[in-house]
Amino acid sequence: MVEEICHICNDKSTGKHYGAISCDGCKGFFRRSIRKRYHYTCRFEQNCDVTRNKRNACRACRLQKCVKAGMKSNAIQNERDAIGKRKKTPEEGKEDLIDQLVAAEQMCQQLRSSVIKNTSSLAPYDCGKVKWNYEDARSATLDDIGKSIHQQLVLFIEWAKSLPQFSFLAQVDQAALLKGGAASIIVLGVAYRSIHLGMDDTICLANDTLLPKEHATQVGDINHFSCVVGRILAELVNPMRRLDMDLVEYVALKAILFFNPVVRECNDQTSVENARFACLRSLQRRCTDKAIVNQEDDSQDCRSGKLLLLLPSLQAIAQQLVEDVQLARLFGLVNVDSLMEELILNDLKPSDPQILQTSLASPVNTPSVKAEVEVEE
Amino acid sequence: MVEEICHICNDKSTGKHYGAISCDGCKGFFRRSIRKRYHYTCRFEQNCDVTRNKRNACRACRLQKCVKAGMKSNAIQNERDAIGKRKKTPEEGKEDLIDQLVAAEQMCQQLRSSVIKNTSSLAPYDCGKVKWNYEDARSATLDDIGKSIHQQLVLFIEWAKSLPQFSFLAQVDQAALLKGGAASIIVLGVAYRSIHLGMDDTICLANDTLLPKEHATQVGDINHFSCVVGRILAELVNPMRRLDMDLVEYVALKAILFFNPVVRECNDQTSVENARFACLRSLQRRCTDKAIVNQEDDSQDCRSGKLLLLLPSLQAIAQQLVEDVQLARLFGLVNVDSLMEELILNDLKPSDPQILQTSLASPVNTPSVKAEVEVEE
DNA sequence: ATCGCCCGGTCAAAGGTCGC
DNA sequence: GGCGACCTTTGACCGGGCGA
Repeated sequence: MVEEICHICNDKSTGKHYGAISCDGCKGFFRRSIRKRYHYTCRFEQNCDVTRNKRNACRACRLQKCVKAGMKSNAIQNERDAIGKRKKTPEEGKEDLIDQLVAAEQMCQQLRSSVIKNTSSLAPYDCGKVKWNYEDARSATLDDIGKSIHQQLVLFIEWAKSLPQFSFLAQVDQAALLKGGAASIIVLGVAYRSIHLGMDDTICLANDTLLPKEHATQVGDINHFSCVVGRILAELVNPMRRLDMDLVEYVALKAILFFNPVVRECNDQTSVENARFACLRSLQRRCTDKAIVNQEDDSQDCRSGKLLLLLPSLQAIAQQLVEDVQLARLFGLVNVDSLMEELILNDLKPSDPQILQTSLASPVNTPSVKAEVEVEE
Repeated sequence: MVEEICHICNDKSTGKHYGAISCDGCKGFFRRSIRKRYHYTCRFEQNCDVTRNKRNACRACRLQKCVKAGMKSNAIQNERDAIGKRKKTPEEGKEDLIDQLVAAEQMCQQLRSSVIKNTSSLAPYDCGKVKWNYEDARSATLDDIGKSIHQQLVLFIEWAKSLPQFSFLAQVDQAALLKGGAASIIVLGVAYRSIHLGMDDTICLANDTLLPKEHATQVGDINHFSCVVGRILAELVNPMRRLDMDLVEYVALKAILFFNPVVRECNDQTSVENARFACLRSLQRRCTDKAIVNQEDDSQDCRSGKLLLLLPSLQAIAQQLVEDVQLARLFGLVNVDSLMEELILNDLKPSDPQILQTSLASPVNTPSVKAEVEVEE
């Protein structure tokens, strides 16, 4: 058994250090002294007391007593590599990114409330010829679908503008990202919102109206929509629920999706890629941390991978949605405003970039109501 | 006789450890590093001295030198019980999984060679009315495109059948996975094969014919194909090259893609999901190991995430390819055989499951030549 | 059987961290 | 800027399984 008393200062010892039974204080003192080649001089008689309370009074005598107690300077090793931090503080830059994304999301949530109020008080937005027959007052009409898509587009642009990584890009690249990501990000938003509904067969649109799967089936001509709703539920909402996806993961996934470096017409791929990977790193970090907190939970394993694997389905569903809208427009079932045309149905024709430019130019948090409700013809 | 000197730090060695003559220190260091998935960063120039006295100064360089000296991370065994008994570990299964996937891939590669020989010696496979005008003898004709898709489908089924996780499924689920994954997996294969071409604007089809991007543009009527080729290059081949994706990562990604639990008509989602997550775990494991071995390479960071982020693009391209083929068939530009119709153009009509069932029933490694070259009408 | 060899694990004593 | 309570990493030293 190791002795309990430090042979240098009589403090409680923590074992043998450098050849002498000693406390952590004397251990550290000896190491620092040897490492830095300190030369101490006693201002008294070289016989100062070195005890727990007085040991810091005379360094010369303390060091001398260390040697007398048996400490060997050759037991001091060379400096080693830096070790893991004790307190979790080095991730400030990365935490900032997550915080920033969460803030952007909350800003948009607030804006959404006001937009819903605004647009519903304005003249009705004519979205097409076919009307849903609905029983429940909260159920979505075809009109609601068009409205909610439009609103989501406006909010999507505001969201993007609030991200520094986005606003540093050239305007052509900004437009490219917006066009490339609009459909997917709207679908992602609908799916995430629908998680909290608790209904297995209903999605929740951006203006808080509900769209049940069977409901969508009833309209024969555009039963494709039903298919999209069903896929959103089966391929996104359900897996998200099972993963118990949280807000942080949602915003990270959204940003990763948005900063797509291989989107068409993107010039500065490097910047976009860097933004994407920064988000990816944050997401992975966050998932690892979560896994450490609740160990026994099996769903935490490979969590970031599972989240990323939602994206292929999302991509496919968004693409199908775009086609359905195109088809619906072809048959005259829906009217399509300029914003929708520009962002969702990215036709190959050199579209008039006016709408987008106006939206991009206006300051954050204040989307022009004009653009917001503007309708073609 | 064993050498006396540690090949990493020149200390006295205690024998061979993990593949390299080394001391106990380097042995322990390597084991701890691999086990705990540590990721070190050199604070200097990646060329620190690793000698007896300085070996603890830079863990990044020490680990790198361990690898250079021949230490293999797969020599690190599984954790044992404190008692010292070797316990049956789930880890073994994981390594097996990767090996199994690689084996399945190699089996298909061999099969491909024989299939190419077989089909080219058979009567020409009429693929449509329009012929490519090509200068280079090795360039692909439209005929080649049809042929290669067909071949890939045959191999795809054989590949799937060779996977135990697949063969344990009910036949309806097997059919669902095959239908849901065919297009994506063919595109993934084309992209991966094209990495090694070294040409920036050309993809390599399954029968080893080449298809340059501009080449595809020349045919006006189906210039959509050119678009698909361009997207494969920009969104898949190029990123894959930059990541320096290897075979193991390719097969893991392919299996993850294939075991899609949210594919249509899939009943036993749980089994499919388990298979997917097993592959995902293996991929992540493998990426972490790779990151440990080459530290200085920045591309290793978040590697599994970067690989998974190829999948949304892949999904979109595959979907576009399907639409192009549908369109081309509509205009009578290509003939579509039963297999292609069933797997690629998954029409909603209850298709005759004969072809698929025949293929699924025949033993592995011996696809019936009949099915292989069968053409409609 | 018994002897190296090379896996595994352990823990005293090195190291480093960071609020005070 | 040193001190020292508190934490991490190191590596010498074991035990065990396996092939010769």
